[in-house]
Amino acid sequence: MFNKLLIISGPTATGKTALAIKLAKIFNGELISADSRQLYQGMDIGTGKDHPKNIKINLIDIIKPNETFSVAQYQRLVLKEIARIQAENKLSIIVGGSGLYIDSVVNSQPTYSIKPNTFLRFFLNKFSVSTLQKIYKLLDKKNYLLLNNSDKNNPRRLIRKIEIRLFCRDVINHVSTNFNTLHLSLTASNSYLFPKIDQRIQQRLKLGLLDEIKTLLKTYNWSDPGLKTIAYKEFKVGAQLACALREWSSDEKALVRRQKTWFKKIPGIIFIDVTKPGLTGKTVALIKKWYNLV
RNA sequence: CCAGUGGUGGCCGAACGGUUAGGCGAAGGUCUGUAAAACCUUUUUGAGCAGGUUCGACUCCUGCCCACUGGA
Repeated sequence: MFNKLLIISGPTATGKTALAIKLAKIFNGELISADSRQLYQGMDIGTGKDHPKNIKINLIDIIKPNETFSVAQYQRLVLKEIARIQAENKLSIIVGGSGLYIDSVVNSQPTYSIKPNTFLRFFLNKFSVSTLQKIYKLLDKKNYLLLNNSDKNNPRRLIRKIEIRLFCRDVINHVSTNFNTLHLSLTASNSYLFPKIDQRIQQRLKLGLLDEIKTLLKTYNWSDPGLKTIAYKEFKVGAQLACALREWSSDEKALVRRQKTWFKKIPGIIFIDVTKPGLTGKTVALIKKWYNLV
């Protein structure tokens, strides 16, 4: 059975897509995006959908900016796409920087089958963190005590844990994902990436980002999930352009740091420094080796 | 030239005669249906310059420099 899965990950501005497109041509592959922002229709400049129009990338432009989305939904969609691509005897190539989304393909979590409960969340969202802590402690003292400082103070995660505890303590079906994976992760030093990000900001302004935002706002609101995206949210509060740009830049840099942190600890991942020469050749060699070995 | 106001860490910005708030930024993390999200930790003494008062000065006083505002 052809169950190979190639993953090209890495922080923003490392050139993942460009590389993935080349690889797809060489290895008869098809691209699937793992990008939690390029899912949104009409958000093109800000999220960097700058690939050639004739290249097909799956799982972009699939929802409207006012729709909510989550990993669990993503997982269902990717698995379907992968199955389809495999059936066509092609190589599935996942490209993207959303670590959690990639993770859902490789390490499925059983709790993904428990849906969010909007009614419950409506109330829980009004509670303070300490109240949420008390509720969760009451429901599941053992696991509450295992929580680290970061999770213990994170209302979103506490709410989710309460939700799971309340609505599904028994058997849950676990989607098994079992691929023969090669995970290549592009990387570069911040001193390379950061200036590149600042350049890109200027470029995106020139491409008409502000007009894109204007157009979006004709139909959608700042409170919609899509608009809470870097390159958009900074322009909110009647902000001055200079301020917004500064914020945008640092948001983008913070993102890079978090993305790096995420990928750093993934087992079996192979890092490739994009500032060193021979990027394509190196990755092609790695993939060929992978093909022969297995 | 005169008067007023003000000069605080990489930036913004309070309080205060005696262990220097806070924010931003920066660095490192957490991660099981919002993940470009949400959250955690760390950034341990800096006051325009020169003097003076004081046991002790970022805080009070004097001079100088600089900035802004108003007036000649």
